[in-house]
Amino acid sequence: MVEATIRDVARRAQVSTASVSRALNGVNNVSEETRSRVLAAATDLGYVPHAGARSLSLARTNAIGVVLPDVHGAFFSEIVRGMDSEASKRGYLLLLSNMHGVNPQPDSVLRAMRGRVDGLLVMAPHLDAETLIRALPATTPTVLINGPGELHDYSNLRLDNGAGVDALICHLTSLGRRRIIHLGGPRNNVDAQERAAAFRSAMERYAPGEDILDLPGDFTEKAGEETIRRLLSQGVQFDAVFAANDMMAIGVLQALKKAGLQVPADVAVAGFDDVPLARHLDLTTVRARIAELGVRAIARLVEMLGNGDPEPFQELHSTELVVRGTTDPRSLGRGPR
Amino acid sequence: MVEATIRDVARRAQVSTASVSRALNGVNNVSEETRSRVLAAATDLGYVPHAGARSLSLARTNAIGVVLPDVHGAFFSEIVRGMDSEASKRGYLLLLSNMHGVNPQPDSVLRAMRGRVDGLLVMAPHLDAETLIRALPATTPTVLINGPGELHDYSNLRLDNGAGVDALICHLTSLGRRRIIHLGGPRNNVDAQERAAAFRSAMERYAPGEDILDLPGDFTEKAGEETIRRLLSQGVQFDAVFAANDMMAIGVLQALKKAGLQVPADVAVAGFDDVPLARHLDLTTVRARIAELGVRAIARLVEMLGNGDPEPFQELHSTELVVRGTTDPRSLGRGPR
DNA sequence: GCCCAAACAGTAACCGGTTACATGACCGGC
DNA sequence: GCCGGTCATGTAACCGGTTACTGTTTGGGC
Repeated sequence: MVEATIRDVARRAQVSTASVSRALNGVNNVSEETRSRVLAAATDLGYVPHAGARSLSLARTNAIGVVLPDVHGAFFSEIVRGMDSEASKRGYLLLLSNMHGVNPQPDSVLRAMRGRVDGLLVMAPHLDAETLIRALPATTPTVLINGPGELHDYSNLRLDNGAGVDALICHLTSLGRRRIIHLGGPRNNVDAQERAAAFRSAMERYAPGEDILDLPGDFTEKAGEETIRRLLSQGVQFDAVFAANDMMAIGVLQALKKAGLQVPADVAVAGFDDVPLARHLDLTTVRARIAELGVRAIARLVEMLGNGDPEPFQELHSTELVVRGTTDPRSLGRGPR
Repeated sequence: MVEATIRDVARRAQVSTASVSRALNGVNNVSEETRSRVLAAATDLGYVPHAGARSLSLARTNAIGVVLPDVHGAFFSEIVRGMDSEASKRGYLLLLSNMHGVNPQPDSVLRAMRGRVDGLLVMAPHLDAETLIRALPATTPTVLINGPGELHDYSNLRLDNGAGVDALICHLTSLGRRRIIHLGGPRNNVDAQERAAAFRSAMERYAPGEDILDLPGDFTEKAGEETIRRLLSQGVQFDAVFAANDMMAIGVLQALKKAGLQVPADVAVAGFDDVPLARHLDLTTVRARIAELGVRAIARLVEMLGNGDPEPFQELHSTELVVRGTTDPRSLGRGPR
């Protein structure tokens, strides 16, 4: 058995396919009598329009392609959640693909989306501008998320890493912390780079003369834990740790706990992102409102799709400091909220 | 400017569209000379095949439709993560949609997928069998996740709620707990129903004669917190709480903490799912391996797509008890790991 | 009673690919 | 030198919709 097509409906209702199309889409002149005959035939046959064929002739798919790297756990989840909710609100489907695994070529996944989507949402913090330009289709409206800053021809939705880090370091130094360790993210990750740079300049502003303690990491919990364990065994002195994301900060907390150190009394700890976990672990962090980032990305892309030939835009997604117990003893024990 | 089509390539290479198609798909007999002319023309024009048109004539899309309810946070995220990773491994794209919000009609979202996907993954724990049958397309291969048990004509991947709950109650009673409160999920949720039923029969087995304390909930953290607060203020006695999911269990922990009660000394707490948070909060729970459930669902669906007309299957996804500090004092303080 | 416009319905082209079938060139065997 | 087969390529139909254009009917105004 195969699905009924518009021709089956037309035959059964004794009209042409053109009339069926008009009747079902309710646009043009169709007599009341024809319309009801068509509707009856359609329900009789359980007819469901073939979205693929429809979008081919309309040159419109009502789908948005989402390309993400294999971002670590919570981040990925949150942003997809935001996108999904906004997309379904606006009547779009999401075509999801990630840029890791079997697809080493960044363009192969983008090519696979040609003709299936009306627009593209691309998050590729690990790609440089040139690679990205080569891979991106020229004519599909595209919004980059945290794309390289120098791509002024593309719409770009970026996280305001600088402001958040600045506020955080200001907070730590105002609590008297001086030997602050920065645990960075992957070397080729744009956010990680910005956070590290912001860390350095904030340190110069708020704690001039102090050593810049900048260590490499990879955004995983494990990296956070092992780095701190190593530092402790080497006898390195520090009174605060700023991890470039929450997952690493959580690893840091565990290493400190195992070593018997008090947080925040001995060492203050802060992360970045404010993943759901952070609230429960009472972790000071910079809130990125990740789900909302996904919502904004969809919203702006859909607006672009509405316009004929929109200007590329640049939008900065603000961040905010969230002070909790791992840096501020006064909020310790207040517990999750 | 518009994207180049296969006809543009054909014109430039001075061949017919048929030859272009053959050359690019590398299947049939094409002379070496023609092939290279076609490839050159294609790269010159930056030609990318139109996936929509391709799938229309091939009757194959290489996409899988995923329909989910707006499951609470962590669960949704985990299952999508598993699906995404497996799908991209097998060369499929995921077309995502959820069943809440603007689409009250469960069939409208399924209809929107006709002709864009090769198969469907549907998770609808809140729908009854009849509604589901009416909404599901007859000819698209479909795998239900936690679908109603009575739908034997459909492939169904279900969570083994019973075994997990049984092991958990056995664990709690063996620790001497007797007045165990069950905090249930939404009334129309299949998993919630199964967990509640398993709770009752496990209580009869391991703690015969004890009261069955079964309270309603809705899978949210808030519900967990407020229910416990209310119970405490009413002076209800209990020495353990089994929440039907982890989020509620987390709410329970908070309420107990605020009330100054010791966990597990005064009250043992357990959840269900083993979301990432659970490990960090040292919460005893039943591991559902949610991401793996997503992986399995994709894997089985893709296998179905490979076969011509496969038998519907039933698969039970096993669960396992994970004992942590919120029930077992011996594992308390061992900390996350 | 005639003319013209409006309302409705059908024909067929088109969206961008794939592929069954037809065609023609070329080759080897007799 | 003719025949049959193989190989490369082109022609055109098809996938399942939409819609510009055309044709027919109907009705109102004069």
